[in-house]
Amino acid sequence: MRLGLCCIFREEPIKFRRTTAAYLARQAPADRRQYLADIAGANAAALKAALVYCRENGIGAFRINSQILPLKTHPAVGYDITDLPGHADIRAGFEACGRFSRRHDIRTSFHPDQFIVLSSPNPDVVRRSIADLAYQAEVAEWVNADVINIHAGGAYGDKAAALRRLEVVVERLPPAIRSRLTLENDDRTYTPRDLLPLCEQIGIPLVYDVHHHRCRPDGLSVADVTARAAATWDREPLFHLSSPLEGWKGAKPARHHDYIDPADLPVEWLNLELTVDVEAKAKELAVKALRAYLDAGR
DNA sequence: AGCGGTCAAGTTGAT
DNA sequence: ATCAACTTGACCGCT
Repeated sequence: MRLGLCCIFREEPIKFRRTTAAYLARQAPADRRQYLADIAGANAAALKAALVYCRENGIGAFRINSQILPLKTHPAVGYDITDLPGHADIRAGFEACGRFSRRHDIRTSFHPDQFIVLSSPNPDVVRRSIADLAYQAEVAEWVNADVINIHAGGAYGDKAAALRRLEVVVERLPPAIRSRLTLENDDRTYTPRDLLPLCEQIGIPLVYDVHHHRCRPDGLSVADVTARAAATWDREPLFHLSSPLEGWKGAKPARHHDYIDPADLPVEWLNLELTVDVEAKAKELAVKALRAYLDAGR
């Protein structure tokens, strides 16, 4: 089982830079481009450092923050990579990450945030979402990321209709997005039971988040969803795991704990060829702790 | 140098 | 009707 680290580090001094639209808007255009170029270059270097850390610590996957090129598609201060001074070097930095990822078999992925909604009845929301996915797909090409994982979005009072809209949009996506796109069950709206039929029908892999499934049960067992979700993948499946902050009987079980309680790791996942992204607030420490637990148990 | 308010976006559900 | 929760810090203006 390959364990994955999500986006950031708790103790290791590897940081990704960001900025704000308000700040950028105040800068003269040339200053703005240079500032963004500095951030992009720094983030390429940070990604390389993250991948090296993963390799040296037995971490087999890394999720890349969707702000790796901050505000890339912002309506007022968005930019093309070729607008940035030194853009060839910036791109080369990301491509070096891609070669490292291939050579050392560190799987990388993207998880666009909640604003990316392909099922929205608002065409402008969908259009802007696709623009953001296109940016992440471009970086994914550079860095050898095989997954861009999103949620199914809102229900708008009619889940079936929303999923039909989603299907239409997905089928029209450009190949760089479509070939990487995956769907994940969430903890309030779309369960595995809702998503599996669509995933099976049009060939979108399901990222099975067992914590969300436990927060929002749908009558399917962990064993059933594990098998059906794994079958939606034409490559190594990617699943998500976390533990509840205050236990399963706490007020808000959806909130994530610092670490993974090994009891939350489904026994059905053991001995599968699988990537498990560890969604735990102690980040690399939690991944290493779970790794140690698994290695000790063999 | 350190502190704290603020940060693009959508949707749901708790208050 | 409003607002926190999603991810969670990092940034930037101010002292």
